[in-house]
Amino acid sequence: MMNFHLPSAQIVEPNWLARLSPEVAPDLVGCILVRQFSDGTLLRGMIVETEAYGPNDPACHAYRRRTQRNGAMFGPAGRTYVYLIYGVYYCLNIVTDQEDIGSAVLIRALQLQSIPSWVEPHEGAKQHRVAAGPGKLCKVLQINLTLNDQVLQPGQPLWLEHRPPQFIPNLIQTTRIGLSKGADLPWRWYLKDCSAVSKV
DNA sequence: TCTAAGATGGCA
DNA sequence: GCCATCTTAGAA
Repeated sequence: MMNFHLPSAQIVEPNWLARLSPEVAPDLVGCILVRQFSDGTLLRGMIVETEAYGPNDPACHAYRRRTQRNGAMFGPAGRTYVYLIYGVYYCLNIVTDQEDIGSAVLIRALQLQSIPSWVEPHEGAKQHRVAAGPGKLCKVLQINLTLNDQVLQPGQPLWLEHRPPQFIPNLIQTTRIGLSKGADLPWRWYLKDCSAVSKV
């Protein structure tokens, strides 16, 4: 009733994410990832590239069994799964499907709504690519292990907003990047002709 | 306990 | 094309 006339973002709810990861991954392209820092500052970016990981998928961190690292993947949909890769970078996933099913969608690239002040000016013309890659986007959004297994909802450090219904993304579906196992599955999606994807 | 490999990214 | 860097998981 109240505020019905105001433009309000449609928040992505856990139920919407409680589907098979290869169904959720393309639907997340075009959605907005919102980062709220401890001082209240907001940073928004459109998801332009995703990958799905799920059961019976040898590339999935949860493929063999539940471990301390991958525990969040077995939790309910709508939470985060953050892990450290190569001892250097963090990667952000959105947990999908039912509880006890180890599955998630890796967020591989964002197109930022604005460039935060802490991005070095020398990035210059490449500023549109500061979140073009799973490690890069975690760096610019200041995502680390403290954001692992966190609920995605407004007021938390991270949440998701639906893409506008009139925006129909032009999606390319192809194989995932950087894998030695499960490399044949076409479970990567990205926005066609988008300069902010990790790799064309 | 030991070790190979990794859902990366930057630089030559 | 090469490699820094270090955690993790699986093997022994």
